[in-house]
Amino acid sequence: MEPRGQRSGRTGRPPRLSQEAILVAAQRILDTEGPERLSMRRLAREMSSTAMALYHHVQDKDELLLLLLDAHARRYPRPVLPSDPHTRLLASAQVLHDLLADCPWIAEVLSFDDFVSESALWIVENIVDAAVECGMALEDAVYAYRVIWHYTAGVLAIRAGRERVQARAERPEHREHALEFLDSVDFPRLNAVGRRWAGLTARDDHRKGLEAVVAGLLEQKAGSGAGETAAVAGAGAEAVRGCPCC
Amino acid sequence: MEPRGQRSGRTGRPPRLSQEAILVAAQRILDTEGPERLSMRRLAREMSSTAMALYHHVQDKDELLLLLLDAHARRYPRPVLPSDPHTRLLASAQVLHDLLADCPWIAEVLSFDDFVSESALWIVENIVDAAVECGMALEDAVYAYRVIWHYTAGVLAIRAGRERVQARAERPEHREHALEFLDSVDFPRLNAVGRRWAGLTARDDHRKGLEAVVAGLLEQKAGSGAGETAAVAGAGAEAVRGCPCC
DNA sequence: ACCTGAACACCGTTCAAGT
DNA sequence: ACCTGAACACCGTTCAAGT
Repeated sequence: MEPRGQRSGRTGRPPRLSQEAILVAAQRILDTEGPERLSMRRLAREMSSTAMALYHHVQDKDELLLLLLDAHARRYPRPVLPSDPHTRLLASAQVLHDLLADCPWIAEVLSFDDFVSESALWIVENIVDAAVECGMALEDAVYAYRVIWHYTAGVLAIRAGRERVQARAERPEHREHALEFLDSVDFPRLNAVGRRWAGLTARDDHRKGLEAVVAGLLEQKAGSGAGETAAVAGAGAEAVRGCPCC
Repeated sequence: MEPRGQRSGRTGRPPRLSQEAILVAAQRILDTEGPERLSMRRLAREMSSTAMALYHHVQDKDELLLLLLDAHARRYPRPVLPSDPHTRLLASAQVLHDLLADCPWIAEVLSFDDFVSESALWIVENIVDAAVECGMALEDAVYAYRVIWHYTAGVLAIRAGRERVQARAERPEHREHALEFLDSVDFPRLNAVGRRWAGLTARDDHRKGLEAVVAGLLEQKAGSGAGETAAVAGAGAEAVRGCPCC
């Protein structure tokens, strides 16, 4: 909890490094050279120190990444969220995405925990709360949060994966080949899609899907009377539930 | 496309290694020692060869992982899918998940492409086709696939992340601490959830969320008349769309 | 208490040489 | 054509020693 840098006893040599300074230097490497270049050794070099000195201020690399995430979340401006529950559910889920979208190294740290980071817990609280105010039971609201989190994590992980590949090899022919390949394959729907697939790889993928996910979650809560969900556990033979309000 | 192992010219030394054999050995390491132990050097040792010999049969480690995924998809039994479009949409999305759930190393290879792997394209085709038969425009159907894929990827990535942490450190106190922490924090909803959070981390997370996602996607298509989605691009101030059929 | 240097046990990949 | 050995440029982390 309390950074080891600031002690009160003032014995021994004064520290040259501090967790604060380490996080700043790490963030600088992240920004200028990308997440794949951030290593304990590289970071130590950045600070004109040795890799081992870092271990006096962070437990290991994983903790470093977690601290980095937490610091980012702490810096992130807390927006005023709408009061209408449905809109707030959407808006807070969007904030979750936007906050994490700035952390391309997030994929390396995905789900040490289900709640992203202590400094981002207010977002989780908002999502769960909004879901409850939308009429969901607390358990369902928590589940809704997790579905939203999974969707968001998927968007982020795939985006990070793509950026990783693009960063390492500057070859757009890769993508070219992939699209020509879609034409050559023997699946009518995919052939029809063909090159149009490329246009769909926009950076703001996330939003429309999020709306659908939220809408589906809200619809589901309306149709959950008895233990229906238990009945639809099989892979391919469950009934189609109609719209619950007609 | 064609494996380099089988040539026709029969010149030079007969090959000791083959792509086939490499994939088998790699899969063995994956199964017995886990994905974090699969390295080119470890694999070479498994085959009583050198790391460099492998590079005559695969381009690099990424290609190896992709080939592994493809081989798995090829082996995977092709289930009979229901004919009802909604049910088929759900069932084929479930197959996508189930197929990939067996590949814990999938997170390392996430989204080299948007379509998972050539041998799994029939699943993508089925999802898109079912979505179209549900009444969606082709573009929307492709987008629906991508939302489903993102959700699925998130579930898998987070599951992989958790397994990675658990494998490396056999300390359940980590999770214990995380849950006590939920009690101590100052967010009413999260306090109320408290320890019940743990019960939600089941392996079959995926299903109920998938149903919600699919329901939401189908609902969205019903409500997409003009360019409504463009209007709701802002972060927190869009209108709540009512149920489209009432 | 804080930091260093050397070492351990690894990585993926390139390159020149062998058969 | 297929494979080897040595080398390059890295990793995260431990441990004993220094100030």
